[in-house]
Amino acid sequence: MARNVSDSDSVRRQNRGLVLGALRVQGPMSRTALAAATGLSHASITAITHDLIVQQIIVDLEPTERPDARGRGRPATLVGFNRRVGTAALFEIDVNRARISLVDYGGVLVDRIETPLTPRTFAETRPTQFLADRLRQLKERNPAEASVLQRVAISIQGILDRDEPSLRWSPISHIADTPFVAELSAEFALPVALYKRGRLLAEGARWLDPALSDASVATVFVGSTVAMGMTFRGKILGRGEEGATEFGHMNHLPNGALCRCGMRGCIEAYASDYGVLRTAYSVPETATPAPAVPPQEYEGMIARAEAGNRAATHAFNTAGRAIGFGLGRMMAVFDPSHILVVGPGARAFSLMKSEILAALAGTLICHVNGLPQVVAYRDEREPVFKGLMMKTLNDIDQTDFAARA
Amino acid sequence: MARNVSDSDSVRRQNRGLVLGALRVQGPMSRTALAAATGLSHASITAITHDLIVQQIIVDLEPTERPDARGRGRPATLVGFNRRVGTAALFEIDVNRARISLVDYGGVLVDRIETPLTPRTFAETRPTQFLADRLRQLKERNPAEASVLQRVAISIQGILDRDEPSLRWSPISHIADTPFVAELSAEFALPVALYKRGRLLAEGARWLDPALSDASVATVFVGSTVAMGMTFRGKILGRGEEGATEFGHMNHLPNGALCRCGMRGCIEAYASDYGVLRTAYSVPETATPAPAVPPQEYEGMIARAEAGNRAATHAFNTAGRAIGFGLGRMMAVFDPSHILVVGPGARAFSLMKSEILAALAGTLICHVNGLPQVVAYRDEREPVFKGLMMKTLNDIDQTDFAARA
DNA sequence: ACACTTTTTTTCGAGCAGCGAAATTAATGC
DNA sequence: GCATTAATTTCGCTGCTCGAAAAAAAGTGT
Repeated sequence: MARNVSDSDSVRRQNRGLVLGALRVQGPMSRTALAAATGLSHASITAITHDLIVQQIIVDLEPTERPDARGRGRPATLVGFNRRVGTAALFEIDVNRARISLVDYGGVLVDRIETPLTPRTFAETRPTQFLADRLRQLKERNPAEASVLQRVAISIQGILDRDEPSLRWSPISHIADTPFVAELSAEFALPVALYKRGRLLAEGARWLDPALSDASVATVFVGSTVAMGMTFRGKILGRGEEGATEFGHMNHLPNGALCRCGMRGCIEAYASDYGVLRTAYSVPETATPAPAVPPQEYEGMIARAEAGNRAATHAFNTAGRAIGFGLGRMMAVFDPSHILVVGPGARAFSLMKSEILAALAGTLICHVNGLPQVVAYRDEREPVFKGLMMKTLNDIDQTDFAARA
Repeated sequence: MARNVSDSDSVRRQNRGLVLGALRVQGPMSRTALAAATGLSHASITAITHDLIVQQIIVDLEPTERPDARGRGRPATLVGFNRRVGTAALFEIDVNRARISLVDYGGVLVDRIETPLTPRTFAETRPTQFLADRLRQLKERNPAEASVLQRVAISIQGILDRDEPSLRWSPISHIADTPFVAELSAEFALPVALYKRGRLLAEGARWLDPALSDASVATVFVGSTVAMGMTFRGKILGRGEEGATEFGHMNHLPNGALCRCGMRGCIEAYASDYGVLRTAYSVPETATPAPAVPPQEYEGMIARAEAGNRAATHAFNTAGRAIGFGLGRMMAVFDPSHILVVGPGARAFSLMKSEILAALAGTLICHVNGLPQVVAYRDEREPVFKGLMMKTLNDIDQTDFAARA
């Protein structure tokens, strides 16, 4: 049982990882800047960048003529990622849409395929085949990039297995418990990573706002589901490093409203789009939830609530209360300094905010430590995609490229 | 911004830490065994142990004549901690008792002072003075050990500040918001660590049962308070690495029973000793909680419930329900494979078990992943003390002694 | 033009890690 | 006494980082 022995090899890996990480976060920079960013000496930076350039992982960038920022002294030559050295295929599987994107090692989108989903899709086509078909198509359309494909990563909703990368349950019909990760990995002879969407939200929040990258943040997605990702002082947290919570299915009221998951009283059953509509239309709480809510119908309900419609206002208050109590209960275990609300529900944040804050105010932690900052991010600029891409590229950096050739 | 640079110094620190950690966990052993336990080569073990012996941190143990386990070949000389190289003072502050223990670097108890506490104690004596008096007394009684005192560590209940080691709130009267950590540290010129008791429970659980040291465990203390510590795959978790949860004050029922903390509906208000007695005696939920419950009264209630008394049974059912819903809600954020119940309430576990399991069964996570193992540890053999001591000694290992002289 | 200044980058030599292989040490067995 | 066995140390080697000095590549000034 040998673990964590440190030797000169692990030193190099660590420091190469530091260099790649700095480039990933801050973009191309000079060797001098790298020394400052990593804390390594100039001598070491020279050695490490030399190695990485020989291995074609990074390249010296051509000096772009920017006569404005020129001073005395030898001009810096920036180094940046060699975009051609690798690519990754990123699947985002949502309830009503699947999307696969091919990105290069520099984080530039190469190509993308989008497909609408229905609840029948994965009953009619095996998930493995559905995904493999699209991946094959993408590879055929981009042979150059496909030849250096390094990773497949998948974003999905649901509950992952504690130990292996497989899906135990999902709100997406007929996809859970099919071994698509293993099958894809075997078919394409590539590592396939599976991430819970909520976890990627947390990852994405870091890249959205640099101020949050060291903070403790809970990112709550409100829309057709309710999900959450957490970071503590910049590190992904929740159900372990694999980072996943089932916030949407935390119990709000025992024996309460029926949720899509089949349980009763989940937060999602009150706070998701279908929950809000059900409350607003006074549909019995035990009625089977609608399989999908058209975005415009949810938007319309927000508009009516903002116009003062009583039923609509009440529905959003109920939603806010569910979210607020959930957050308050979560805070007994983990108390973030910031809470972000993202997704379609962020548009309705002002309708839920007072209930959320009231529920938080009733918790001991908030009473003692004060309320966290609760803000909505409407313009989300695709935090899930960004999180999925950055996580995957960073993983290539640290796992594949930080190790010596 | 330079961080985490790896150089030969950090390599040595890491590997010295590995050696000390192996000795801490497995006790004295031969150099060959150390090589196997750490994964380092024999040559490195020789170098590292030589250094540590020169610095008097570890010593070659005299060969205890054990003719039974002798074989051929050169006999192994075991190395073990030099018990005289350092000592630590450990405070355990509970609602009705304070205890300070002096332990040596080998983990052997040297001396101990116990003092009963009342709700007035810290109103009459400043906390700093109370603690300093006892520490001074302990030092005077043990001058030899006191001369190598390295650390003071304190176990306490309540809510710690997010950033600095101070107490924001505590069920122990008149102790919160007094700067005793800083003052003690200044007066004795020593590092003073402050730990939440729940966190030490989690630490202690590791040392109680080696099988749990790599598992994901929630350790729930049930007694005059309700507290919880968590580990994920062997690592302490919850409100960050500082490891603390406020499980007892997670809301169970909005606007529910009055808790000692002043909030309403906390789990503690139903599941702690005073909560159980209040339910059993049909005292109104809004009545001010008793400041302290004599152990025998709680024991008596357990006996009555076990004898079939309806009111008593009902009270423990209510307590179990509160704990069960709380655990179920926690599992949306963090789902352990094992749940341990410790403390006086472990004696009543069988009275609460069915309600706990029923509540857990109603959660999506358990529905999908199965129920965690829920067991009670009656014979707790002082997990808090053990956790406090091991955490503190390990901290000395890694912080003070792993660094090169 | 040509020497000087400034800034970036590389080179060089020293110091310290850990490692594998070989040597040494200290017992037992015959 | 000598072979055997097992624990430990010694030796020679490689790899890493570092600080200091040198080299490179510009702009500046006369």
